[in-house]
Amino acid sequence: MVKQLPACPVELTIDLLGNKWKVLIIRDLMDGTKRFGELKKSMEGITQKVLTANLRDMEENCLLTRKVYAEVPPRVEYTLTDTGYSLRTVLDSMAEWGDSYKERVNA
Amino acid sequence: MVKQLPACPVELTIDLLGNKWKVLIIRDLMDGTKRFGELKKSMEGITQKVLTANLRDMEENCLLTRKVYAEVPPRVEYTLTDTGYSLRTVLDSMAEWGDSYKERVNA
DNA sequence: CCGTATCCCTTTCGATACTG
DNA sequence: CAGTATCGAAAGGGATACGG
Repeated sequence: MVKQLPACPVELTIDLLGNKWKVLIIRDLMDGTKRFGELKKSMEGITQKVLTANLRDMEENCLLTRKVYAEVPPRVEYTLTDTGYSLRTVLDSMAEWGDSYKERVNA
Repeated sequence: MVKQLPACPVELTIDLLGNKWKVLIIRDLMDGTKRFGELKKSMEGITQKVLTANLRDMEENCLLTRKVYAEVPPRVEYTLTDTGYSLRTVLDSMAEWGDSYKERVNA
């Protein structure tokens, strides 16, 4: 989690995006609301514990919302907030740079 | 360091950018070549060990170059490669998002 | 189904001391 | 000046088991 907001904007962003899991979660949710199990299945190699922890962080940072349905078996859905969606430009530039990087190293 | 390039572009980028220090180093070097001591001084709170480790990583990932001058006292200069410079768009979008985020949470 | 709790391992990091 | 070496603390993450 981010305890205290850093003054520097880029530092703030990297703190909130934090690790690869958060980035992948954001990108996944760009397609729309997903259940916990869907997220877990789509993210190769993540454990429940780590997925839960990251989702909690992001909820606290207002990047997504968590909705629990009072059903049996339980259903929990995660949805990006507007703030979360607004990360699209950042993710897009990151994806674009990643592609160009791969071209460079393969050349 | 990044052992093996991930297939996913955004994951690749977040792996190479990794932590807040690397982002801050890149941004610092956007202004031009800097010496080790200059970098250290401009980055509040970083230790020599951590700064060195991050610089080595980034050198290995071809984001910057390291030039050692055969002088006493020694002088070592770090310069972004073209690949490193090309991260500008990513950093810009991150800075922009960070600013808008601060407005949201203050509101 | 969607978690939490526990254990343990690995990595990371700060602090400090030392060197060419 | 620009590191490296060492140590010990802390954090992060995997595996597994259990719970509402």
